[in-house]
Amino acid sequence: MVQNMLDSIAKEGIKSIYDLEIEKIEFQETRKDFEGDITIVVFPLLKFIKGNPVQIAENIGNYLKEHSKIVTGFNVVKGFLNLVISDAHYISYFNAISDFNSYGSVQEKNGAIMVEYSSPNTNKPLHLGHVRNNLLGYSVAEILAASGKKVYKTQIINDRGIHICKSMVAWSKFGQNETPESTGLKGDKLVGNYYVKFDKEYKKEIEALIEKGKTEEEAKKQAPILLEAQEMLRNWEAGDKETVALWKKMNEWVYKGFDESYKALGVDFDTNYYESKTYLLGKEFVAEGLDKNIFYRKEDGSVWIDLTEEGLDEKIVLRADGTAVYMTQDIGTAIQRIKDFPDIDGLVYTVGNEQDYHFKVLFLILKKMGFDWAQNLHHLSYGMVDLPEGKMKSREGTVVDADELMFEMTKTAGEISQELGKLEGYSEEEKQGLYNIIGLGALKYYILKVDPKKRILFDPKESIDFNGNTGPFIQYTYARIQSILRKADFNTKENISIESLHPKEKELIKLIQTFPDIIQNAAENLSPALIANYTYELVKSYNSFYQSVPIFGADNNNEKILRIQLSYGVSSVIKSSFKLLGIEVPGRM
RNA sequence: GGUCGCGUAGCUCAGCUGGAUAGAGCAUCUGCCUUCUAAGCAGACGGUCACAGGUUCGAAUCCUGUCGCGAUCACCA
Repeated sequence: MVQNMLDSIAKEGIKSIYDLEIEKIEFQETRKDFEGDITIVVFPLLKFIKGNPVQIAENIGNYLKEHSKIVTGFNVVKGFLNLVISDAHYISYFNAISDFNSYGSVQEKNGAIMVEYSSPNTNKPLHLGHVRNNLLGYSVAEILAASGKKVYKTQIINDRGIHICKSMVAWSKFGQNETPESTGLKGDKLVGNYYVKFDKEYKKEIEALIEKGKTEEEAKKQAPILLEAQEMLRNWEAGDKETVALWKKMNEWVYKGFDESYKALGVDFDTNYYESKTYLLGKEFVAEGLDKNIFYRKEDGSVWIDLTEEGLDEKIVLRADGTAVYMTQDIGTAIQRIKDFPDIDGLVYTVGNEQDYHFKVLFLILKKMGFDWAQNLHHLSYGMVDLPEGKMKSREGTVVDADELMFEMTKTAGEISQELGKLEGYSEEEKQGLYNIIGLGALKYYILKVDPKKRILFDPKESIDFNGNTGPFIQYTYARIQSILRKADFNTKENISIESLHPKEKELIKLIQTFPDIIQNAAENLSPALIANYTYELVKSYNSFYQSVPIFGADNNNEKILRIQLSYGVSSVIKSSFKLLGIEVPGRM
């Protein structure tokens, strides 16, 4: 804002003083230790203007002070021209914000994009890794929407394959017709238990075979229970009625369980894709690509693409027997999605970084196939969530279960709240709702504040913090402001007639002013962490203001109104940015 | 081994599209609740930005190499 206003005037100034056209002037925020609000870095100009940087800075400073209404003073430190911007500018900026509820986000939509996330397997419950995936994907979808895109949220459900058959076999053999109803277990948990059960039996059988003299490799291939699972997969693919019925029944259990978890997490989808329906897709495009010589056929009949020129390998896109591989499917699904939603011009895939290579190849193939939307494909790649003991493994039951984790967080939030005892007048139900908001806020913020690229080491024994740079810290500030607003009985539209600002007030308006840019930046980088860190900065700044500046005890009424409105503005921005993170915000806590 | 990513305070992380004296939180220590919610505020302590070169007026940031950690290199998904 300020930068835009000064840019052209500064250029004019340089033109009039030095008779030079400068393309770019470098601005940055003035560091806290110096006086001023925005700084022009003079060093880069030395290439064009010969002379002493301090002198040049003085000249530009003087010109700006004379010709710009908003510059009231300046100082020069080395090659840094620190400009002081008038309080009036910030006041009028703040006054001009008409609706804080929508402030920062772009309303009119320009282009559409599809965001894929979650994409679970239907043989086991969601764990902490899925939680990171879901939170990231959901948040990025929200951020893209706020940045002015129409967004479709989707997932591809991995509902077929050998892993599902493993759960099905184990349930058939050992399940004794157990159901979620009969056991009281969530459907995904029940099915997951049989996945673990399968693995145990499988291992037992391998050992037995080895004792009988088989090598380990042979035993792994010949274990009867594995053969059963493989047969079941063949039956499924052949459309065997009984197998398909069992598959449907168990998947339904899982979906119901997932729905509960998604609801608890606060994420949702506009449309679902099922792998059982997409796994045959893509073959016709491979045929097309063969005609265009993008792909080539080996003697055995398998189809490949040669990406060695791009510095990658050769990659198979169709098996020798003509069946689809993972890549075939993804090619087909991408194209299908563009067909289903013709307005979208790009896709975002939220998938762990172990698939970096896969997506690099996929995007390259689609580009080679000549789709214009292939320019706009993004892999939102994120690091694994590891436990101190290493990787989480569903088969071995060493996972942090999503439902359990959410439950624990809510419980901890409840314990802390009760200790603090600030909730008199709240019903038990209201309290539970609040604990949930706080507990989930802590969990979501903990995960989202970290750069997606980095892996997270999660130690279940060290519980997630509720103090410092955390979700509850920010929620607390919001709740405090709500308390002020309840007492204040004010009008959000009333303009403020005041001449000067307290430094803390100015700081807050400056931060509010950057919010729209932060959203755009987060959208470009697909990074919720940028939103989280911004919110933290804002809240810290507000808390400092809150501590050092009286609101109801202000010197005069105008000051008081300003401070209340400023509080309202800050709380609205907190609410908006937390909404982008998928975190709720409480009225009290 | 090839490729990709990461390495910043005791711990968890910002900063990375080059700019001023590298910032937070946790932990440890010191103050602040008869003024708006102390899940808070103010302060102290804590750094060879993995290491070595290079580019630049200027490097945590860009380039090269080395080391460490992780991922990946399947007619699995």
